[in-house]
Amino acid sequence: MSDFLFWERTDQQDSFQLGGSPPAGKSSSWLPITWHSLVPDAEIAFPDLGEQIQQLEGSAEPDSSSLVQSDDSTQLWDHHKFVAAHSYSPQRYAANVRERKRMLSINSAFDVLRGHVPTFPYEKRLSKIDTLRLAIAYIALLSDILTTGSDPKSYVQKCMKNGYTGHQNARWNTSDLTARLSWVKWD
DNA sequence: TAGGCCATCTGGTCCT
DNA sequence: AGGACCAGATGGCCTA
Repeated sequence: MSDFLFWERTDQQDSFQLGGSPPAGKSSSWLPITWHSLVPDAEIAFPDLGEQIQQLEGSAEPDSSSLVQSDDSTQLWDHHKFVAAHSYSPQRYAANVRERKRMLSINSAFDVLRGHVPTFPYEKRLSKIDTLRLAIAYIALLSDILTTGSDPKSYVQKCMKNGYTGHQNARWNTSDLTARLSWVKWD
């Protein structure tokens, strides 16, 4: 293992350099980050680190908006910057991986839920909080339809006309929901 | 440029 | 003990 793995710029907050020597001609503004400074009890090795990240990235299908938009060398670079920025214990790293996967499963559940709430055809992707609020209002409205035995289509039309009063305390309580429902094909 | 939304990391707590 | 869950902090991206 080399003496140090990263160089950090002292004049630019977010810049690191991989390797055993500072970038040419810029030595005055670069400081070495030693492996020991990242992992105090240095005999820790992560032979499967790259593999684990690859597995996670492969299974994760991350949102494209969260990906680093850059070429391969920059992505590799960002990976090392990511590693450099955090002092690791294997347990902490494993916990982070589990947490990321857990959040991904929650997000996929949100995607499923988004597919079940009424939206305008041209509407952009609902946020998580709006998805929850709309789902709550939608369930309440469907419940009203069931308990009153109303015809769904005419019930929605009535709500569009008179306002939906069955559900209190909801941000999506009236026209927001019923306007979306007006796009639903009931037949 | 501020605010909203989001992903990620992290430490604490609870559960098995 | 280890994993699941949670909430706070942080930083990036996007939009009005």
